[in-house]
Amino acid sequence: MRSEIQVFQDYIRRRGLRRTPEREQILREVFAIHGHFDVDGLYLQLRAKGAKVSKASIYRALPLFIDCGLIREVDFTDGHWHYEHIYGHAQHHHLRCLGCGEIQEFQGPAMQGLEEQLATAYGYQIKGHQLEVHGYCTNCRDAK
Amino acid sequence: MRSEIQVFQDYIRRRGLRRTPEREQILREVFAIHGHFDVDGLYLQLRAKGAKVSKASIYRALPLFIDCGLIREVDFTDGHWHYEHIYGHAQHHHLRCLGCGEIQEFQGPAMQGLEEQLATAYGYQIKGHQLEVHGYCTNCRDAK
DNA sequence: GATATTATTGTTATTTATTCTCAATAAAAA
DNA sequence: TTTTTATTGAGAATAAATAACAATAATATC
Repeated sequence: MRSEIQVFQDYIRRRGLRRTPEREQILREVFAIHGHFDVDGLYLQLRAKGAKVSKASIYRALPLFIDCGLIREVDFTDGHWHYEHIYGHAQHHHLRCLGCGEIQEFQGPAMQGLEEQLATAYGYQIKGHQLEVHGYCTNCRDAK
Repeated sequence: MRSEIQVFQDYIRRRGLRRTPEREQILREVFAIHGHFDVDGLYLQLRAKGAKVSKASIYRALPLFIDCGLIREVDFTDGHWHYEHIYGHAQHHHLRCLGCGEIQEFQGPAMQGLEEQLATAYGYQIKGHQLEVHGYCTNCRDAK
């Protein structure tokens, strides 16, 4: 399987964009994190490692990673976006607690069939999907 | 079937909150709109009808409507939330174009079974779910 | 390899959705 | 009728994300 970097470089070349060390550092850091991340955390971690990338560059890089299928948006909670990498990961969905924000990942219904149906029915080129179930975890339910 | 207003008043009483004309006006307007809406549009429509409610009150009311199951968040695009009312509407999902933002509603896999499985497996009290498939519509695909 | 072109970067300013503050008001309880 | 306190509106504050712009550096061209 091709590495994230390779996938990204291919995408860069295909789109006529430029290969820069900043983008590569950001991408490496994204894949060094396991689990969900947000712009601020990513920025702090890069800084902690001595990387000199600005937040602006992160904001500019993430849409590219999304567009080439390396990461996806998970949810918009706490007033900002959270992301996860999906390249090389098994498909899964999220169960989110509305109280404490805890997220459980679960395997669930496969969506390939649905995506194909929608593609033909509506003439769409499908890029992905998002299934989130939400409610209150045991603790938060009791706390209410 | 109980009206939206009744559902809301029950909720208000149960939670020990107060019944106010502002909340009622906002709720009426929400259900007068068919289709998706956002805070700004809702505010303008209320104003256009001479209602004197502030945006702050809308921001305060929507979470209550969500909590009692009358509306739900649809997506966070264009930098703000979009909502829809769900009380009295058939369950459905969304197919969203990443280019122009068009949204197609589609009937799809029922989620009750899944919700129950998750409730028992993780000890959650499930409040709802969200399935969105996204990609590019015919027009936007060609435009690229 | 040197030069020209232009995408990308970092800094800073800007935008804008949402939340917060607080005094005034009014709904419900006593 | 009086008291209590949740709610409101206005405006200030917050913060995520975007835009502007000059400086830099990646790629193409010679």
